[in-house]
Amino acid sequence: MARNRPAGASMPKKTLTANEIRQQFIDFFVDKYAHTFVASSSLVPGGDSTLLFTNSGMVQFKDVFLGTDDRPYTRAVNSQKCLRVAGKHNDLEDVGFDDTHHTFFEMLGNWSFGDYYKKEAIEWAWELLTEVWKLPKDRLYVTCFKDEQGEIPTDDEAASHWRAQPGLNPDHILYFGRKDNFWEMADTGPCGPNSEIHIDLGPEHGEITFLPDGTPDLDGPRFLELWNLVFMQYNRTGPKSLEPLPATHVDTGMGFERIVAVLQNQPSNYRTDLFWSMIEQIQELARHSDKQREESFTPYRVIADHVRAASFLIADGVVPGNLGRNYVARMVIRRAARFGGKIGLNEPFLAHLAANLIDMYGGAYPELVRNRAAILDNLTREEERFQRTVEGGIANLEGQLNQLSDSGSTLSGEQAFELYATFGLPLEITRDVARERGLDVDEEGFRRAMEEHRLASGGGKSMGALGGEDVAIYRSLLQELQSTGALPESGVAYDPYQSLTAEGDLLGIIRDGESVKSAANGDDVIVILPNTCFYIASGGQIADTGTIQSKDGKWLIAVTDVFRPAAGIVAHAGVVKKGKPTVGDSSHASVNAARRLDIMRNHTATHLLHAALHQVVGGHARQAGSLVAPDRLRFDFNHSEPVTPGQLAEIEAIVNRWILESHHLRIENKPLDQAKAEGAMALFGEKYAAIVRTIQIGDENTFSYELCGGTHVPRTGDIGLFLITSESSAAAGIRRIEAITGRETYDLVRQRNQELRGLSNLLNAPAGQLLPRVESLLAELAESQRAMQTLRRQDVAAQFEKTLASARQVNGAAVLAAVIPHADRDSLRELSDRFRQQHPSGVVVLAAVLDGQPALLAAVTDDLVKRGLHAGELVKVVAEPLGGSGGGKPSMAQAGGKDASRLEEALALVLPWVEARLNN
RNA sequence: GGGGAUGUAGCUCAGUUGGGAGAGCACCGCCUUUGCAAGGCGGGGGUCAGGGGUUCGAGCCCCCUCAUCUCCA
Repeated sequence: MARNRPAGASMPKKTLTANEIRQQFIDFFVDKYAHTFVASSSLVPGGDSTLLFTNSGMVQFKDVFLGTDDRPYTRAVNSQKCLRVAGKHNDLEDVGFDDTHHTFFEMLGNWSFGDYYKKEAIEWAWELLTEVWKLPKDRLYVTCFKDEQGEIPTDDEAASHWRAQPGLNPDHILYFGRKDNFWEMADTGPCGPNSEIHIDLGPEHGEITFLPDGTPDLDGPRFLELWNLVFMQYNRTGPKSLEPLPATHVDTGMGFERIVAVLQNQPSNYRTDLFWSMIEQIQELARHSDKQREESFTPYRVIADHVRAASFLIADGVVPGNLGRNYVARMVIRRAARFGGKIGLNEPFLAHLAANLIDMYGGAYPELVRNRAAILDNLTREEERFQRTVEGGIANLEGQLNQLSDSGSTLSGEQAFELYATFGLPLEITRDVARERGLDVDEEGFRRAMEEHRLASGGGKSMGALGGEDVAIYRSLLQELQSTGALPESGVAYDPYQSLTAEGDLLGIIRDGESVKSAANGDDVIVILPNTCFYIASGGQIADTGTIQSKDGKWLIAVTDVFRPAAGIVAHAGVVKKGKPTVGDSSHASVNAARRLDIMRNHTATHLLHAALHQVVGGHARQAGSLVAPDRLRFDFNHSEPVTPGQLAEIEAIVNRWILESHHLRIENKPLDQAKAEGAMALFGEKYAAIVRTIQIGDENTFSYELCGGTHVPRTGDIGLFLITSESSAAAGIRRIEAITGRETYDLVRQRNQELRGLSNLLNAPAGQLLPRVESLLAELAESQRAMQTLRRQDVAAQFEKTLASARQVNGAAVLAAVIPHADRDSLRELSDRFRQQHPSGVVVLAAVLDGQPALLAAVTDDLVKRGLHAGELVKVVAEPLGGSGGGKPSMAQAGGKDASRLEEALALVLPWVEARLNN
């Protein structure tokens, strides 16, 4: 809902800065109530393909609530970066027209994972708002859940805790139904009542309005929702069925920009110190007076909001592009640039604002500082790209307008939409350019075309559920195994690092989504072991394959994939190749060792490549994607132009030098903070635990230091030869290098050597001399082709001279039909030109045999064309007996056929054809 | 994931029912003029993005793939 709050609300207190407010929130829960501060996760949700962007504080904790992951803490506090520009929550088009909408925003939250519950959450929220921040108690309203359908119990528990808070007016405790006060993650899964805290902004925001039942309308302009406390206590298993959760959780969220505006007593989020220095900077760039600024405040809001969103996106590795998340980054930047145009900012200017923003936010979000160069560079480049796109679009538009000014005065909606959808020219710009010429644009038609396009593109297809459907079977299996003691509380022991074999009893078999006692030969199965040495696909490294067989050798399963469907469970997917595996059998698991060693070489080589890239192209070349397979490695990284062949050679040389130096890898587990402090490279979108695994390479001075859970060779010398096989573009601003190592490089080199030896034998030159030898051969070839061409021309010309004598005269026109044995298509054409030069009036048909097939060319002089002779018709008649066909222009036509033996017979048709047309 | 556009010489681009692959700039050589800009003549350089199909014949028509641009999700 749009809110434009007038200035002048007065709540006297000393003004806190936004950074202080954020820090006070965190400190309150950390220092006073023993919460663990958890850094904001990336805007790109790690391992969640159902979500384009992190859009709320709970995204990084979703797996904890679903029970598929656990954390070393039970109380957490955070300030989460959020973006709402796609999917169900899309605020992009609303931003700029009011004081509250943002694309990017921060969500403050405190969390309990099976720890404290309603009493504490309510007490602490009240304490923070009224004691620490001293908000006036009589202006606060709270809401509790009361089911309008009467199915779910009223949340009297929360209400009674609220009533116990000092200074809260009992009349300010209100009840609302499912839409406002019951929170659900998805159609099924954890859910529960929530309780919201609203503030009365005061009489200067109008009278309090009331709903039909007499309760104050908290959605009206008089009130602002500050904080939502969600109490997860049920698990929804169906539309009508709720079960109590074994452990209850608290999930709270407070919009940071709102609380800052309230505490700084500002009527607009954009007038807090979060934005104000940017607003002033825009004013300076636009050379506006204060009055002009206030008159066109919408562009100010759009630009400030979008620069902030774009900067945070780029810092999280989302550079502007034309697909998916990258496209969102582009739209946000282009929208900012477009609104800049409205206040006269036509040159790239966003980087200036971003520099200011980084100063403002860098303390709380150091990734902005680390990626400062990339942020500024990408913003400017995208603005320049947009300028080019607009220029191209306008050129196209003007072409269309030129045609239009004759016929009418309105550019059709289809045309305007085509300019937008195909050439990227925004409607507003189309409209402006058209208006300058006094022409209109059919905007209604534009919207219709847009809607058609939306439907044609499969619009309306939702993003899908938040997942967690088929985990039920694994969770119940896990619980069963834990309760019988077959598995410890910690679940399946996962250790792919020490050994390539493991022993243990078969604990479970899942076939067709059901837990079964045994399986038969040929079945696709998923099996659970008490411990495993199989690597689970992660960090780009693909999963291991191998075998699981019974100790007595009676059955065998070929494992094709390994995954973790829920915390504590490792699933081996495969096919039964022999016998009848049965739960309880003693088994022996064995990873395909040769394949795994290939993978390990490629993974270690990936780290070396990453480090070499930093040395050669620069520190901005951070990992943006990675694939570690047995036969190759693929590495995507941020870099905006192709890596030159020279740089590639240098990178390859550095990696191979490090391999030959055979450095030991130092693999250690240590606290995340320590690893980061030591300079370890962490990746975007990855969730890291408190203790991380680190890989360092470099005996004297470390040249590669990464957080990585993958498997590696003990020393770099084990990699063997490293060769880059390709360099290409993966997306706008992202380059991709593919490379091979070990056995693959040996195979490649061996093949190439064989080819070289073959060439060397063929060309009769030693390997080192092949290049000059081939060069001279090519030169010779070109020379002799030229000579041959000359000879053939002479030969052909000589034959033609002879045949010219056989030309007949028909009504004053020369007619020639002849075979020129060694001619090709080009020389036939040349000869027909010469015939026409010599005979101002005439018809010629020339034939040759090319690759055993007859080729014909017919030409007619212009005067005869005027008398109705058509070379195309003639050539068709002649080609007919040859089993072919042809055509062309009236003055010149070509044809081909299949049967060269009937050429004489075919050419004999020419004279009668001409006679028939010239004699009457 | 889907819709639209584009892909021709080193660069910018022409190429019109399917029948000579071209221009400008750049490059090389020679000539002229040399204050500079340049001018004249000649030359090299193309798997017409790749693959398949239709056709006597495809840069052009059809299908597939790839890349770039752009819009929708």
